[in-house]
Amino acid sequence: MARKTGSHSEITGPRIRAEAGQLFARHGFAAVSMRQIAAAVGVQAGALYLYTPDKESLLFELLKTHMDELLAAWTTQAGATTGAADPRAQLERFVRFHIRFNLERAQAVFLSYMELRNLSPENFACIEALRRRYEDTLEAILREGQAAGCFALPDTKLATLAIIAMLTGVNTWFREGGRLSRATVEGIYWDMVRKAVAA
Amino acid sequence: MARKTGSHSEITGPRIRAEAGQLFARHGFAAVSMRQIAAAVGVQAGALYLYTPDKESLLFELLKTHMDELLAAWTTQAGATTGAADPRAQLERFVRFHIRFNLERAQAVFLSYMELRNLSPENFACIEALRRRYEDTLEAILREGQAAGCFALPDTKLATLAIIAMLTGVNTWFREGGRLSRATVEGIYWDMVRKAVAA
DNA sequence: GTCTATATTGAGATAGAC
DNA sequence: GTCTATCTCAATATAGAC
Repeated sequence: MARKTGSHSEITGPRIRAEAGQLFARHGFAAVSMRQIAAAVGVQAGALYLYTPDKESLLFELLKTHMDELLAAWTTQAGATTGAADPRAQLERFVRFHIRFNLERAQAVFLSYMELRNLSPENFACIEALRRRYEDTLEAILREGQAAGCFALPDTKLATLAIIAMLTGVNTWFREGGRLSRATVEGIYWDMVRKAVAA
Repeated sequence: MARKTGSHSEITGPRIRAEAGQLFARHGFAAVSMRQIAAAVGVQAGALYLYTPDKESLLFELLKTHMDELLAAWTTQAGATTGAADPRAQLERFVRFHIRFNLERAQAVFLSYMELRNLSPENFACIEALRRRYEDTLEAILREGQAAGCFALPDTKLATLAIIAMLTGVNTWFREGGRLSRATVEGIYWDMVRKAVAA
């Protein structure tokens, strides 16, 4: 009883986002056509517009969802130990979390820093604000550590950006099944960060 | 005696590359049309094809020139002191060179890691090989330092990638006339790198 | 909810006049 | 060396049948 037309709204919506994400990551937002996305999903181009008002909204949804999940995951992870916890332990937790989470969502991470400029100004500002909030959580840890005397940093804001750039860089070279496991990589990067911020 | 048609091949060629570079950096390669480039230069779209066989070659020339100049500049910079020099001094030289050079050529650096996927496989491989050669010069410094006992790194290759990612990250936030001068930024990053690799 | 068909726009690239 | 004009193709998005 296979039929080509029918109701699949709960399936088609997520599939469109999944295929669009893959294609955007592979070829770049501007280089991917709505026809390509439709073909990957297995529907006609016109059908996409039942699920998204336009191409850009498709990209925005992917980035927004990713940033929301990133912040939620970190809040959960950090929640147990905020406040009184040792800044060094908090920093280690952040380093390991960032690497682990970003490797799990490599595609969304890639889109989040490659395709930002394809958003409208308002949507761009929205994503930027979320990214900034995430950075601020690391900056807060570094400040606490400096106040407690266990970190020594020439410039806290720059250290924040430097650490995040360094950690996010893992995504550009890490390949599953390569020379190093994820846990090993976490350990190696934590070692370098630990020394870089040490008093 | 202003005339609209005439011979300007020595001027028009470089101007096309300059305007294309600006537009590619601002909007992304795929989002920029040949007509836009022509309009920025002040010629008709058809005239561009006197200077480039196609759009992709325009991008490739920009990236190739940048990588060649990067390697040449570093060779010059490092040339005076290779071999016997102190690895710590070599590393400091590299850190400061990388930040300074990348800030001077921010546009080309941006293109080099945002638009690589728009190259044909052969052209992509060419740029990748040059990037790899540049990375290898840093890796060699780190290896010498470890052999000499002044650096202690859990993994030399990862440290290479981590340091380059961290340094290149400066380009994402640095703005001329901001809170910090280039020289100050160099110093701050060198301080963090120095500690991260310390024995 | 999905289809076919199409309106509209603009892309990359080329031909040939000047 | 640059121009105008054009070929060919594909893009986003919409309309209306089923």
